[in-house]
Amino acid sequence: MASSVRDVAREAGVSVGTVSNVLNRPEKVSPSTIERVTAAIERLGFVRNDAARQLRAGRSRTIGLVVLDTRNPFFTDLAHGAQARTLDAGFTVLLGGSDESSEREAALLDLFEEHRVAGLLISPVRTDLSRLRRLREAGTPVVLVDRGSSDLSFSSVSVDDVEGGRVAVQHLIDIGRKRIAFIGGPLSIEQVAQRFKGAQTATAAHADVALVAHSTNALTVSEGRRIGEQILAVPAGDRPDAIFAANDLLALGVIQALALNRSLRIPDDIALVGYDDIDFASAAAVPLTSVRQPATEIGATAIELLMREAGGDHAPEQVVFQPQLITRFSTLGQSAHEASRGQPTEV
Amino acid sequence: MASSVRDVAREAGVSVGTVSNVLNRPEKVSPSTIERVTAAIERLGFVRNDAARQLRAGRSRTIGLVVLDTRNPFFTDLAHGAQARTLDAGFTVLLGGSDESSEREAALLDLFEEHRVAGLLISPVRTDLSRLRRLREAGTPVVLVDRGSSDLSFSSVSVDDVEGGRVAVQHLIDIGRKRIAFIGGPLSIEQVAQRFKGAQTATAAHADVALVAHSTNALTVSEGRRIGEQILAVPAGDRPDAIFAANDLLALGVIQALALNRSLRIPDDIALVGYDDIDFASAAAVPLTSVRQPATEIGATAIELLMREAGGDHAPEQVVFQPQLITRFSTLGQSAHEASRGQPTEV
DNA sequence: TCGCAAGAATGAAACGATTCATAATCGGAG
DNA sequence: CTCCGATTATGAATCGTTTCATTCTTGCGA
Repeated sequence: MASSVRDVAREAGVSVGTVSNVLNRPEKVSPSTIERVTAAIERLGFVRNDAARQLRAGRSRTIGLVVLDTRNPFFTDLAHGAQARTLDAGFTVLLGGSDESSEREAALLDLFEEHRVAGLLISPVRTDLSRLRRLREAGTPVVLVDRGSSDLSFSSVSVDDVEGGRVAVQHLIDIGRKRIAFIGGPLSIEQVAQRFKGAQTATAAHADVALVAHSTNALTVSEGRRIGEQILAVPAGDRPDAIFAANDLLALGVIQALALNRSLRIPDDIALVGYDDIDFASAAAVPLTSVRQPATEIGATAIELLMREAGGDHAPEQVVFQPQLITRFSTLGQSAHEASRGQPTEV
Repeated sequence: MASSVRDVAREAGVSVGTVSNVLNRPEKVSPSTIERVTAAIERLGFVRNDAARQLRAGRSRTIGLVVLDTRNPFFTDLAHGAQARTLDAGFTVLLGGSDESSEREAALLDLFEEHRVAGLLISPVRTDLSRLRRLREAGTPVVLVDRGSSDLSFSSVSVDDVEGGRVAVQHLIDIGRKRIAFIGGPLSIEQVAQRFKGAQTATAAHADVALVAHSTNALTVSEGRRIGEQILAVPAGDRPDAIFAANDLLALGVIQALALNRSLRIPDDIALVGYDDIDFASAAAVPLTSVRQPATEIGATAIELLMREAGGDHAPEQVVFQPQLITRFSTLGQSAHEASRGQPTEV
């Protein structure tokens, strides 16, 4: 049923080489021949077989992207940015979610490796990068996304998560909170660890401020809800007066849980800061103060670094964006609607 | 750098055929040979070349999924369902977003066709299905998702959108609204047209209820915001007293826009119903009444139909799920927190 | 008319895994 | 000790595209 260049060649009365040239270097072929071949292609409904093409080329025209969670709008936006930046170059982005599981991540890498992807963008689950190192040595350019490369051995596009954690918690301290809960996990995820470290940095300078970590199994709405319920179960006097969630999904889950107790108010009783500033944060039941990361730009930049890496044997390059605290009702309450004080405020 | 079966064969002192057998039918190979080959593979870091494998096989082990918007959580969930259902079968889902553009959709189909995908799941932009028909005739099973096949010529998994539109608007009528605005578009998208049709059905029986359609260019938050602002600009007396948005993203945009006018209240002045019941609907600034579709299940079922279609030459099969109205604050106001009246209510 | 350079077209070889008809090997029955 | 069937292993052929060293055409100047 499916026709090949050979069929097209026969139909057009030319050689297979010529058909290939029409497809790939039309400037090498005379106009009349091009037309004849094009007509034959049309008539036969010929469609290039990508597998054969790749086999010959040795590499695919696909770039693998492994993220922690394909349902998290932050990563969706990141993927969108990568995709867009990739279109013109004629590449395709193959997206996979590791669901924060090392096994799933390994399976995706297997898949991408068998696919001979032209490059790999990854937000790794574990800190161990040996497999990525091997991959790169085998000739596949690798760029870490949303995550720095501590030893600078990889190119990476990230946001300063320590700083992000710091400004989030500093903000909570600024509005007078003393008993701060950090929720997020597992800590094996670099981003989570860094944000927590930033939180510690901020509290370190204040002897009267306590920071307690609640570990989650994943960065999802339902985990947020779970921890939220746990916090609700604590006697009112012992509850934290502020929560810093490692991402917005967790924070939204917390909002949902806290809404169950109608006498508890955000931010009066508990202030809340999220992370990522996904689109839904500003439209949340309680508009969420959050640390914004430029998701789309991260994706686009990662592709750029990848291309550069694929070009020559560049030294790895680190791009670090600065996070930006967006304050809203969940920490400022009514005053969120008033003029901002140097910090960006959005309603 | 990359090694082939030939290298492995040499290293293990066997023939290429045997290596292939170890990989694909180990039961045909003696244990000792398996071990020798496995060791060689390990030593060489051999990774199967998928392109070569596919070339020989004629088809890839990939299933293409084309959705309208990769950033819409509804489709993300749908993709997740498909992915999950596909894993065991050893297939991969390749996800692409058409962004509601026919050109982009065509480009994705080109890509998938060159890839010789094993099957195609698609939520088409246009009503014209001729290309899909051709694709199927060429041997690629096709299943429509989130969209019925009016002439029953394709297998499809959908939700009864007419009914969904009807219950949404009936609910608005039940709570006493008379001037209802439908927002959504373009109408060339089947789902949107169906939901509107359902809305008309509901209003038809009530002479005193008016239905006005506001056409959007896309089903996104920003388009929702735009229409919301338009509605705000209308003199208070002429404004609709209810809005039915064709999806939740639009509805969230409307909420954001209406929030600009602090004297206008949801649902008192304008009630609002969305569609899809994405996770964020319940956590929205105004918890959103919405028509729920079982996104994950749709994806999973679509894969099942696809497999069946790929098996024998089945007659096309239509699976239609029933939508479910979830009522929340955006239509019921305070009473949303009270006991439900037969209709599912969630807070 | 001949020779020649530039332009166009050719087709065999190569990419790497899989298949399958054929060959080798082995163990046990007679 | 042979022979036979069953179990394993072999390797050439194949999938479809691209590449590239060759060959074939042209048109034109000498």
